[in-house]
Amino acid sequence: MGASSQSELIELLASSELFADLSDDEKSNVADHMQKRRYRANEALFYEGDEGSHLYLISSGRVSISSRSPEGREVLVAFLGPGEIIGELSLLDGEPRSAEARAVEATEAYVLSAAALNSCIDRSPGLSWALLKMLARRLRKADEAVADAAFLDVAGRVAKRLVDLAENHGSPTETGIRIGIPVTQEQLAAMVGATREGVNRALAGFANRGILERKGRFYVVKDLARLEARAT
Amino acid sequence: MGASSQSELIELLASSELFADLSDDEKSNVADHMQKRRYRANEALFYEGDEGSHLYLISSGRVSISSRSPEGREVLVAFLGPGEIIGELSLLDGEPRSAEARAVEATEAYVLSAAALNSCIDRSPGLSWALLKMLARRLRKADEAVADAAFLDVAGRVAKRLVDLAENHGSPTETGIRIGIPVTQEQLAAMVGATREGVNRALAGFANRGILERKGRFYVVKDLARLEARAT
DNA sequence: TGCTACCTGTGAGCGCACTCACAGTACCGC
DNA sequence: GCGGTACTGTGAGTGCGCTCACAGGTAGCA
Repeated sequence: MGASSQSELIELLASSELFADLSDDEKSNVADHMQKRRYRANEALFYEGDEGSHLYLISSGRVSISSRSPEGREVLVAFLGPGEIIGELSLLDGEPRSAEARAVEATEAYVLSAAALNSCIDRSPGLSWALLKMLARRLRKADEAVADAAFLDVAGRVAKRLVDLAENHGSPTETGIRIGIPVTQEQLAAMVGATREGVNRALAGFANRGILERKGRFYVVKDLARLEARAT
Repeated sequence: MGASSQSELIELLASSELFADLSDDEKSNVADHMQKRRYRANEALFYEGDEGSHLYLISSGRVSISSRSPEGREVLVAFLGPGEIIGELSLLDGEPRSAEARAVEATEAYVLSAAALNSCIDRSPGLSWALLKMLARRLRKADEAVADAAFLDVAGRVAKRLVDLAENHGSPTETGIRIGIPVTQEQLAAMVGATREGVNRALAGFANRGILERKGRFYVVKDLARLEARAT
């Protein structure tokens, strides 16, 4: 591994939620155990049921985490980008992959083996602390999603998801917050547990109340406050 | 704290998921930082929105974790008994309580402060490992629940919850697996995100297919395999 | 032994969101 | 530019699960 890609990786570690707070020594120790992999658009990183032996840190591109029903319907559990971590659960509890990870566009990721992660954890107490915080945050979100599924109607869940996307992948423009990743209504439907048609009608409702605007496959949130109000 | 209650606590730690694998020294170190508290039936341990400063280890009794919608409807996130842990999330990420904990019957619990937990984690690397495993397991379950809410109908979700209860709180009898905790249909409804009436109809369906039997407020699963099949 | 409170059981009606079907629109490759 | 493919938009019909309403049980207590 050349020096330039090494320093690129250190920078990536610094920008990630999980590794950001490690010392420089700890970071370069982690970096020494990582290997770069490339994935084409639509290529799978792993499948549901696989033995989970590695953790992935996305360097560039986007990855979707999804789980499939027996009839083939799909739930999009998450939508991840650069600096985010995939596949840590199986490393922690030894269970097989509970969902499938797939690159939605050309993607580069660094992988870390279970053994390497364990040795990094032993060596860097800060790492297990960061992992605990990350899991705690995600567990909260998951519990909230369960409650939302029970309490909110389709439009409410769509609104909530749009707020989430705007906060995590949005950039402000003069007309509103532009969500920086392309999303199809099919994908939105899989995220909120609804049908594509239902999502379409919810979006149409927001659009002609002036809350939202569609620009190709990108959406612009024009009134975040009203969108949030609809998601309560 | 007397020697007898101390050894009772050590035994409780040994039977808990989180502290079981600690060494004897580590266990007694943890035990030294815990205080016993008593709660009457229906008394709250904490409320949603509270500052979360303690972790609770249930010694006897039952505690429900629930979250409330703006309109007052309720989701039962979990139903916990002796040896189980409550309230660790707020200690890890510093956020306020995301749900309310309430004793459903007279309950005793040992509490551990955030500061004490942190010092225990620093002193016992095995503890942070156990925490990671526990959070990983719960995160999997939560993600699965999100998918279930999207894919399964009310009867399917009820079936799944009954299987869960049978596995975690059931004891085998000659007629089937008896669920050892009393549950009202209202509570079941809050667990699966449905109405009491809907749950009742699902249960009635199981009963007259011979899969389930009601004995007062206790249920007996007579055909676990068919119940599991209904929950797919 | 009844009174009371809470739980279970069930019918009727209604509405949200699903399915099905198809038209309109943007994007991509040749 | 033209054709194909994928995505968006929308109407009509249907059904699951909700609400409302009330009857029947059951357990605790005076």
